[in-house]
Amino acid sequence: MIENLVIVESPAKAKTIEKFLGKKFAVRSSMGHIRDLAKKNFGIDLNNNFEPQYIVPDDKKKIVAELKKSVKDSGIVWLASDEDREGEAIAWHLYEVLKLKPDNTRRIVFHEITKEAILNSINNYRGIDRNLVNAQQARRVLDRIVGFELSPVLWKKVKPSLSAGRVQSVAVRLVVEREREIINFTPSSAFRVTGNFHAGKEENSFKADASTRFSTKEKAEKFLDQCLNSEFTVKDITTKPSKKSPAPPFTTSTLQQEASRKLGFSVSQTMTIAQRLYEAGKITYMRTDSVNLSTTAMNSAKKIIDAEYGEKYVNPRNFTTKSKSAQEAHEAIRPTYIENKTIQGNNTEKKLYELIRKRTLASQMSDARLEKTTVTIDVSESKENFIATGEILIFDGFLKVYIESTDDEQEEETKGLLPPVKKEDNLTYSSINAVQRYTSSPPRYTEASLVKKLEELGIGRPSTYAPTISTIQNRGYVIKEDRPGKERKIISLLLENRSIKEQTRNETYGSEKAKLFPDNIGMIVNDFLVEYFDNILDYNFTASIEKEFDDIASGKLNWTDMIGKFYKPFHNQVEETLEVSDYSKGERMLGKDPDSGKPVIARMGRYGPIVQIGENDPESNEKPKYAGLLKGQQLETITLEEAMNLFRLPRKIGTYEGKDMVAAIGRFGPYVRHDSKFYSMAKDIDDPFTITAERAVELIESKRERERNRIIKTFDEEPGLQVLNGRWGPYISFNNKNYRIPRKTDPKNLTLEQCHEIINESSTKKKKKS
DNA sequence: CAGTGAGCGAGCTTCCGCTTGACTT
Repeated sequence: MIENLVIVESPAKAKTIEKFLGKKFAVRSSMGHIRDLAKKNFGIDLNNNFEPQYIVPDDKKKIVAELKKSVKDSGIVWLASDEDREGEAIAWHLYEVLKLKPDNTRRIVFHEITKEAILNSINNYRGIDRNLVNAQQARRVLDRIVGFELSPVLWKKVKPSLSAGRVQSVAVRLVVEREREIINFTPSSAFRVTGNFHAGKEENSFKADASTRFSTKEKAEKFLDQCLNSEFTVKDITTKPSKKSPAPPFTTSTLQQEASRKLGFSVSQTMTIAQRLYEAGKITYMRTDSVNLSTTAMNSAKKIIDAEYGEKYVNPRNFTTKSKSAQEAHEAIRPTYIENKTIQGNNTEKKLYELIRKRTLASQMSDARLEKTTVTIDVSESKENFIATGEILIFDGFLKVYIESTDDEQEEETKGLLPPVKKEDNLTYSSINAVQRYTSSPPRYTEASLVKKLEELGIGRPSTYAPTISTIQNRGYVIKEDRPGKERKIISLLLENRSIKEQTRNETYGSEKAKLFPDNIGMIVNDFLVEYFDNILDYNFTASIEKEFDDIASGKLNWTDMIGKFYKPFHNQVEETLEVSDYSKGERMLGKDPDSGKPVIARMGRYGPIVQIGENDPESNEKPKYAGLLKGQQLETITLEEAMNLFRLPRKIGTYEGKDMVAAIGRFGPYVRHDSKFYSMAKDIDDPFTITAERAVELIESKRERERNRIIKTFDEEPGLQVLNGRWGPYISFNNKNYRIPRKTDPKNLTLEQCHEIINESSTKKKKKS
């Protein structure tokens, strides 16, 4: 018999707390929610005022059984789940499932794991807040209604197994709309003029930009002509102090963003590594929306900064969250022991830990102080000025430890120190350069910048950012990939040695790395949902229902009333959509086939995106011609010309040994078919549209050659064992399993005995590993 | 492994938020 049983959500938390509480307390964890709506039959009784049908999922049965046992053996049960809507609901589900009694059950909360905070919570216990629980039930039920009514509409109207939901569908919408902005973006160009000036010695030259940009080459040229005959005088110098303040400590979302920008981690990678750090006791909880630090943490940060950098660098700060949706059940993400500069662990763990530590330290450090100098240069023959800006760091402050990155790809030119010049000084130029500059489209989202946007909209929670990003990719709505840039010509005019020279050079633009692109099905699903369910896809939908959840939490609104008001019109909308909407294939008319005059249509087919010539007319005997899109081609952007090109495959390219050779593209890329056998083309070398008969024969013969060389050795005694040549060198095939041959061994001279030795050795190795 | 797109019908898919392992390569 233990006097007190404390139940928290996470086992790592349980371990820490147990140390603070001493022998009279046992601490167990629930591993998050222990009950959820049944998946069968909708999980909500629509005829009985939305009564939720809760069940204990299979993977939670064991935990519940263990908790029941612990409850039996103890006196007072302390429900210590997180201090937010979900945490309150977990406490209530525990109360219900474990059949707890009011007189020996106590609800406690703390949002930092320190001894004081926990002891304090024990002295300030309360009961379960039923209003807060009801707000959670409303949230849960509404998400189930939206998800389980919308998804089946997609199964019927677009494709089976698709999904829609309050969070994921908006995430997809953001990506789709951004892509369309980019597709519709037309860059414009202007000439930016930069001069290299100096007052005395040429080594002391500095750069200054013309105060306006010139829309055409002619205008830029005219200005350079004026410069050619001008005198340059310093007209004005101003100096202004400025300061920079550190960013707050990490939340889940900002950690994901910085780990992405600075370390190149994907959102899920960051969370997996952070989870390991948390379980090892190196950092505080990693799923949080709070920027708050405990007083103890602030004090140790202060000590470290003082010791390592001096008192001048110390500036304790309390940050407040900007996010309206924040529930702040935890602290910000910080090292548990900030004095540890690094930790034991693998490389990625070390890097992420050090990032978290630097960010935490910097947040408690002084502002950086700068001085910004602006020099205005008069051009005697023109109304325009040149302007030079310089920035010097007077005091580095937090910058000594940590600089936050930005998403801006346009790297800001580093402004340095300007050489000493005075008002009225005459300046000479060594060169003045007018360079054509294009405007750039809005940037595509990265995983992390999409999380940032969702957080700004108050959509999703720290525990769901990473899973949401995975879901929209797993469903095929969005793909993360690299794209090569395109080339364009840039004109520049260089004024040097009293003459103006025109030059053109190439610039690549629009190359992308690990960016989110909508795929065909994502665009079709999004367009369908936006057309018929614009209210749910609205960026403010979550924010507006959150207000109602708040009213439920404060007791002003009854949760079933709120759901009732939502359900009826929404359900009608679903029924109506099923009736009036057409099957959505994302059809786009591309134009007319120049040969037959029939329409050319791009659309989604059973197995992927296709183009077709002619319409599907059940009354006509003439079937349309079909061709699949190539990888990288999108229904949204494919042109008539590109579509017509696809119909050139499959293409007969000649005959060999009396049989036809046909070039085409299959599921595994381009191939040549000959005598009903398939021969893959070489990646980046062969092109099915242009491949010659000679080259095709080469492919056929080289594969035959490989086939001939495949078998190195067989044994009559044991036909199931063969020594073969594979892609990665010789190997032994035995009972459909493959075994690597040690490098030093010559495969040709292997005996049957030696083969078995290799097989046995590798299987014992595998056992050891597992 | 390597096309295809007809038509029938049974049975399945799906949400968001809390949490960790259990899996394979």
